[in-house]
Amino acid sequence: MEADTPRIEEYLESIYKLQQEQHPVSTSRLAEHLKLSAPSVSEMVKKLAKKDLVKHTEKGVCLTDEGNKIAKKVVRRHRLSERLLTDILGFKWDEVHDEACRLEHAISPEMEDRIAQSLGNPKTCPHGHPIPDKDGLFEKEKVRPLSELKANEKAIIVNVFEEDPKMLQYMACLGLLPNVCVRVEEVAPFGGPLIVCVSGSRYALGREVASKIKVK
Amino acid sequence: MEADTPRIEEYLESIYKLQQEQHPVSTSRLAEHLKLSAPSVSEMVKKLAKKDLVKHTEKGVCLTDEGNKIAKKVVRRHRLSERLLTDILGFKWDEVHDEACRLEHAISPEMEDRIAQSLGNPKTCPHGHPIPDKDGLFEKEKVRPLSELKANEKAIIVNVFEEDPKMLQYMACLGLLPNVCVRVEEVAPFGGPLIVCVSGSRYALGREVASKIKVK
DNA sequence: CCAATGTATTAGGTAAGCCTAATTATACAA
DNA sequence: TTGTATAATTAGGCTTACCTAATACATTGG
Ligand SMILES: [Mn+2]
Ligand SMILES: [Mn+2]
Ligand SMILES: [Mn+2]
Ligand SMILES: [Mn+2]
Repeated sequence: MEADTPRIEEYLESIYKLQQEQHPVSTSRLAEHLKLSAPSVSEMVKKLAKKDLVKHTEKGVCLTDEGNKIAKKVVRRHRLSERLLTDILGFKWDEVHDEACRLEHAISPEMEDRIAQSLGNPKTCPHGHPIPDKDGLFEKEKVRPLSELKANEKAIIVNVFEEDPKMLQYMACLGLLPNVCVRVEEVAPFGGPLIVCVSGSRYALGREVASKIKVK
Repeated sequence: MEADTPRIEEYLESIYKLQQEQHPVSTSRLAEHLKLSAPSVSEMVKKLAKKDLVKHTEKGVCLTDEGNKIAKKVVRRHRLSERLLTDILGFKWDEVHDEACRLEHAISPEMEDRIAQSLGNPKTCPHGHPIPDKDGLFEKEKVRPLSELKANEKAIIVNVFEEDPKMLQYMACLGLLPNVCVRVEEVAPFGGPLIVCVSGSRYALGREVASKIKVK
């Protein structure tokens, strides 16, 4: 029932991540995320469906239990790889996503265990996203985008969008990191910026960036 | 001039290693080492020749300068990966070859640098083989197989054959590790065993094993 | 010198993953 | 309702990297 290629892993991982924002995932969204043509994705989705890894309805693509299980394994390897890269090899958090995206397909279950063990079974990746345990379990926190906070609300950053290195650099530069407390001073109208207070400093933050930061 | 796939890397790596024992490498030997059919290898060798990565003569296959350069890069990544696995993640030396064989194709130049740096630029892999530096340079020692020693000769183990986990376990068990001093007490005739002395203990060692241990 | 053996290549084929161009289905606004 | 935009699929092709079966080439013992 296994028989996974790296590409299948990559598709399942993408579907898993996109599901968090938009439940049945559209093929076009998936194609965009994977940087592939729509027909390529269409075709592969058909294969995944035949292998019972996804269910393909009119509304879009959903992972089956089996597909979800594999996706979470890949996500675990991805996030453990990121931790290895930052915590042990000294990479910065904006440099690890692409590297991890290759490593995740080259890592054996034994290596996965060793990394987890060497790092003391970390609960999250450097960007604050949960690392599923061996059984695919993790604590999921109720979060909302920083961009939805009202003036004078205070919150703690849980995680940030990890796929844009430039944005990660910018956020690190402002101290917008997981577990950091932010206070919104002011929300400019008409989709304007948020004035936020982070560890003593005050910044004007565009909505685009603010929406990529999840807080609790 | 680059344009390498993981498979091309793997072929070049194999040719590089086989060259050390048998200079122009035969396609059949290459096929055996890569665990592929002879025609598959024949065909790929043709492609490598077209890319000027190998020279294919009647006697066999040789790496060109370009092919050699790439092969050494792969070997560097392989051996650094092994060191990462043993020194940082706690693997035993018999567990790392296959893992490294996958990692070597997934590691970026940046990660290669970081591993080397984190480990203090190691000169050899856990099995004693040299790790080429960024320019492909390394010190090559004049070695001979332990099986060629005469009675009462003493020597230091430089490296051991790394691709047979069972044999590696056996050697580790007897303390036959790189940098260890061995003395041959006796050489049984007719291809019989060697009686060797290692750190106070005496063992009878088959020729097969002894030939896979290189000493100086 | 010839048969037997071993080595290498040709011929023909498959599967995975991708692509572009063309077509069809859906949606929704005028 | 009908035209236009968006989303999805079909059709047809390509490349990479593998395979088996058959054939060609080389070596060598009898
Ligand atoms: Mn990935
Ligand atoms: Mn991450
Ligand atoms: Mn390899
Ligand atoms: Mn080694």
